[in-house]
Amino acid sequence: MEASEIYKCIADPQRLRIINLLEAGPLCVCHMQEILEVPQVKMSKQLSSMKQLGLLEAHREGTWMIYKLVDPVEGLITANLCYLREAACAECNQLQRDLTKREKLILKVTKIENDCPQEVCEQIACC
Amino acid sequence: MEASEIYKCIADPQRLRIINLLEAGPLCVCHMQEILEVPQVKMSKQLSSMKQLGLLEAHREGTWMIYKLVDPVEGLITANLCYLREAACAECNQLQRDLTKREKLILKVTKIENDCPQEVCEQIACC
DNA sequence: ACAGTATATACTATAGTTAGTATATATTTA
DNA sequence: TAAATATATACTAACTATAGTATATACTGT
Repeated sequence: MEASEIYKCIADPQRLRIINLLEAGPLCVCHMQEILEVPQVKMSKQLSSMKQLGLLEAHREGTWMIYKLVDPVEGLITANLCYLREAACAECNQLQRDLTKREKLILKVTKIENDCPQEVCEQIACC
Repeated sequence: MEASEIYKCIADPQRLRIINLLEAGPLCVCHMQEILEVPQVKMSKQLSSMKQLGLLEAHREGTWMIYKLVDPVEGLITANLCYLREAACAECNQLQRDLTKREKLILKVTKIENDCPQEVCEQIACC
């Protein structure tokens, strides 16, 4: 995979937000949807295109699809996220807020039985 | 300027090559054209769109237009070039070769009287 | 088997991007 | 002022990407 494909992907703010979330740990579609406040179709299409590109992997857990980030151009995504999470542009702030929202959502769903995929729960060692 | 605009720009391999060259120092259009082996229209259009975006600045010196890189999202471009110049993908190798080609071209044109804009020459303190 | 939840796909309309050809402008030199 | 060089712009055709609506699939629990 070439660097330009990574850049093309993160050139879309929405996709960048997805990458940012998944870099923090795997998530299922509906939770990403809830954090990003985006229609289901859009989310699903973006995820599937990123998966086809080789940026994401997915597996099923019941009715949930759990997506996680792979790192095909080693370190390039991480390096950029690392930069953006510290930086001060509007998009950067959004990424920071998304991570906070993610924390809160995970805490919430892990409290309700069967409202959270195993793999997501494990991230905060709760179920 | 937002990060995604930078990414959209460098998502095009050709534009990335331009950025890579200009990061090493200002250049005129015809020399970039010679290094990248690209038709004049294409080069000119890409440069003008990047200039309009705020990524490049230009000034005239005789018939030459000298372009240089500005760094609107501080450090983001540099950080990525820094990564890419060390990395091993096909595009990355290209960037490395372009830099070598640039060195050679500058050495060549600075030897011939009036074949090199002042600002370019000064980079290697020759004229 | 049926209803409910989560996710994916097909299809279409529309918008945005890129490449090419021709032409225009700006500057220098003769 | 005309020719030469360097660069930019207008216009068009072709391609690519995106969003929306509707529909399909996969799985779970009853």
